[in-house]
Amino acid sequence: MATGRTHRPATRSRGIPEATVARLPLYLRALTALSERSVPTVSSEELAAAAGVNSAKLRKDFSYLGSYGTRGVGYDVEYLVYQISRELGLTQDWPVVIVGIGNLGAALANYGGFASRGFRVAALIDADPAMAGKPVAGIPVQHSDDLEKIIQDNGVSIGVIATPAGAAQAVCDRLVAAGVTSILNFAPTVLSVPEGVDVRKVDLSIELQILAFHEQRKAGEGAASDGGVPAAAARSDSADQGPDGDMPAVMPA
Amino acid sequence: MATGRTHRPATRSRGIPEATVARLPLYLRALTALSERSVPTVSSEELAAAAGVNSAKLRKDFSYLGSYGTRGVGYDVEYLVYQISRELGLTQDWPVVIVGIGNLGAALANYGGFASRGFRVAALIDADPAMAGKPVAGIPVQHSDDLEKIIQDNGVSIGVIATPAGAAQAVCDRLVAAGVTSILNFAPTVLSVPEGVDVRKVDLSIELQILAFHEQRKAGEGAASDGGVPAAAARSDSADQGPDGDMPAVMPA
DNA sequence: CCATCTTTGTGCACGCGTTCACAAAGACAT
DNA sequence: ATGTCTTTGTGAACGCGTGCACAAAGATGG
Repeated sequence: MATGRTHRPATRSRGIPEATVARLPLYLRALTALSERSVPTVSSEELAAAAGVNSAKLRKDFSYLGSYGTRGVGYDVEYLVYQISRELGLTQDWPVVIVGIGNLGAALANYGGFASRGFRVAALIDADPAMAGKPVAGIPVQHSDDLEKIIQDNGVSIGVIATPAGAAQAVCDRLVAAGVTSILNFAPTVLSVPEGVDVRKVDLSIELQILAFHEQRKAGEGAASDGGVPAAAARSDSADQGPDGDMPAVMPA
Repeated sequence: MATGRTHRPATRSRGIPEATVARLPLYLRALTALSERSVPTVSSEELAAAAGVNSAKLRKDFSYLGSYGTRGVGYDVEYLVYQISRELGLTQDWPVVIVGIGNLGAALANYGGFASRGFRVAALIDADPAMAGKPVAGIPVQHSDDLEKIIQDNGVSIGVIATPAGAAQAVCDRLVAAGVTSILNFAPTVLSVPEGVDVRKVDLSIELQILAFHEQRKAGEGAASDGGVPAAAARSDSADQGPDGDMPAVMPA
């Protein structure tokens, strides 16, 4: 449920629906876990449960990739891990730069989940001269004056913006001018980018506000007797994974 | 573009579509900026541009809240700020606990965007005894042994999970048992929760993987002549704000 | 008071995504 | 080989969300 993607018109990248692409990493994570336990095959039912989705949806998702299952048996875990990784482009190395090494930027730099998926933190960039040279997560922070050179020297095409809102658009413009074509934006601003550049936004404040909306709704429901759901008809299984699966967020306005 | 919300069945909370709810914080942010500049009214066109959405969509969104505009003039900024705040439940105070004070948890605790929207960090909780008492962002970290008491004493209904993946489900279960009904999950796991509890997931790894997919596609398009889109038909305006607004993310698998 | 101009609010059509339900395909046992 | 049983892959229906395009509403000027 991320916060914010603004739907792209009709991208349907190469036939694979955007909604499916967004779920592939989920399947990949579940499959990786199975792989580590040396499980050879899974049924769509099992895998769907592990990924927290509907089994029919999962099968349809996989059908966009091709017919990788065996009827009566299920899917070969290793093979599927490979196919999804390849489809997502994770079989290659993606150098990433993080701009804005404040609390969040530092947390992202320290975040261990990059390397495990083909992402490599190529550089940390900050506008504060006092930060320059200071190592964060073992990587020395570089000054933003050198942004263009860093991007080009490392062949970076993915940038992460973790600056204050006021600086985000300027940083974005420079990243794009230097050749970055995919941006993950943690700053609470709407970024303007030219055609061909992808932006994904993560906005904590928005996520919290959405939760507050539903929270308020639940509270009001109990008070006013409007025939709402009994409240505690707890079902044992998972299901209900938040409204919309669509949008993520970090950092408020 | 968040990562993951798993759509809720048919929630349509009180008639307001989920997609609209997800955009209200966006409008609110833009309106707040206008309010600070003492702008009295805005047209749907202007506000839509500021929020990065279609003006027809914005008008339709507002129509779910009621008719707050004046034809020929536009919307009253202050009034709209109030109405949206009220609708989102931001006129009340929301105590929030953050569980897992690692790099990310600390970054969240330091994050200034909470207070500005009615969210208050009521407590920081960590399982490491060495952290107990240590102040982070001016708030002393408390040990997770006291989790239930902290939740109840502060009347907390919203919890943020920033623990490692392995601990997330257990923490989630304890939060829910203690009375939390909304969870913002930064751990790369699918959480199982009973009916009535909302979960929103923020997963950095997933966001990056989605970007990588599109990045790979762009790269392959230029190389292999598969009749793809011309690639550089650059349009000058913004638009394209990432695929699928649905999902946000932080922390990989 | 009437005409004109601006901007809202919405009816309608379209497309994507989800889900159901089932036929086809293959494994496995006999 | 044949039959049974499991599980995939997908056709079809449905619902939500989006965007167009326009009528209604109100402001503004004469």
